[in-house]
Amino acid sequence: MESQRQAETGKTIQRQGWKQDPEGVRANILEVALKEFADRGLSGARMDEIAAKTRTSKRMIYYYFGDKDGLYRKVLEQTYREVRTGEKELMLDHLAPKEALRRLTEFTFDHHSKNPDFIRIVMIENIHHGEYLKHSDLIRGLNQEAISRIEAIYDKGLEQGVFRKGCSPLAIHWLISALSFFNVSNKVTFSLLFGDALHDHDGQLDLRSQVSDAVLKFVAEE
Amino acid sequence: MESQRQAETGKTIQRQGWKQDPEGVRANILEVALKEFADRGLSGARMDEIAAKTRTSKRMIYYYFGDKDGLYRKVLEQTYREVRTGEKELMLDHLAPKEALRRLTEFTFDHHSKNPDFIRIVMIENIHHGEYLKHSDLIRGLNQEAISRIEAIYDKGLEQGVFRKGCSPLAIHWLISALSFFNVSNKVTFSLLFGDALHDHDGQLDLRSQVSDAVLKFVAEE
DNA sequence: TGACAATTTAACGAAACAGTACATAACTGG
DNA sequence: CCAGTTATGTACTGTTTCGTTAAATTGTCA
Repeated sequence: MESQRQAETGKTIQRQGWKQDPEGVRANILEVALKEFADRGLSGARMDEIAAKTRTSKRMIYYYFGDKDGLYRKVLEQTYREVRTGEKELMLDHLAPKEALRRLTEFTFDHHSKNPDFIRIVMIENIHHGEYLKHSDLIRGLNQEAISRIEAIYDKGLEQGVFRKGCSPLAIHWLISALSFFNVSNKVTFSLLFGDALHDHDGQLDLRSQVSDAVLKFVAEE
Repeated sequence: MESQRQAETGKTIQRQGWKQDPEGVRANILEVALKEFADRGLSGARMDEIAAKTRTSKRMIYYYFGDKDGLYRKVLEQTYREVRTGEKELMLDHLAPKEALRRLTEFTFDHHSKNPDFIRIVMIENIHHGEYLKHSDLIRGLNQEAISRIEAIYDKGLEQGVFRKGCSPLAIHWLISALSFFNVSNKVTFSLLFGDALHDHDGQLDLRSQVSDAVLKFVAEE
């Protein structure tokens, strides 16, 4: 427990003792806290447990984050930020509208699937009535991008006559989110009640394509 | 605090002191506990708070339910049972397949919307990895009905050539559930991030019809 | 080199919380 | 109407858990 610091200083200087690394310590705490909150919920997570799993001590959590709520707040912001930045890689401009929408849907489906911790934090935030998200200015605005991206695709599809009139980009986004989100958030209970035909490996591949079918059929002309 | 019992005995006999009412007490505890768990989560709910809101005392909760987990377990079962029984009223057999499916979807959408406590309990159960649902035999089986109901509609639609081949009743159920569930479960965060255009009164009416459109278009032939 | 920032350790305090001991009142069957 | 059982209330206990204290140690930078 006290030797790991030695082992980890793979940097240039090898003095005895430890290296100051405030950002690293912060990041490490956030990472551990995210896992712990995601796993147990806000009220369920234990500060001592979080502390024990960091490379540092409980004292430092309070040093950097004040209290449990403060830590959770930062975890929430960090998680939203990471997930949203992960979404930007997508290049859809050069694709035909239908193809772009299918690509976006499948990407979102996979993305949510690969970030269960994010999903669970959002679930937890909903359980807590969005109390913490409410007081975080930072997060709003970042999300309008998602809508604009869809709007661009949708408008192009309208022009080309492949999408029907009367859909709102917001509703399309809602539809994609709902299906991608629910797939992760309710995996456990759904599998328990109805079997895991939709959630084993093949089932997920199939479900993903059905989800984008559903989205495409929803906006398609005729 | 000690006079309320007098005030509440509006029954036939007016003896001094209190009246025994084990079933009433149990039911009252469950009702209060459901609200409290739904509102605060399993770890977030406080036994003292639950006790204070019942017409009885903390002692009785432990007397009837053993411990906090036991109470939660009963709340979970009770909630599932109530919600499922509420779903049986629906008479779809005499309707045309498309109409039946639309009716079922809109019913589910409304039903979830009117039972946010149930939704929240399911969310909580998912947060806790389905630990309690896993150990409840009672609940499984009741839910196969939902699938059969859809299967009946779908098969009829296939015969009549109004539905396409290759859909599974399970997937259709998943689709309806996902949209109806997400609408309630993520109301808070979605509204915060994207505004409440979909969640005010008119928005919900519109969304409901869009949701059933999406479901119908998903299974429709052509 | 000296001041300040980062970090460790270990123990402690106080409040919140789940769960219990004990007494007693109401019912029920004989 | 009495004895045994069920139901209930009050007050309490022991533990968990958040958060703090205090003092020492090491790094950083001007």
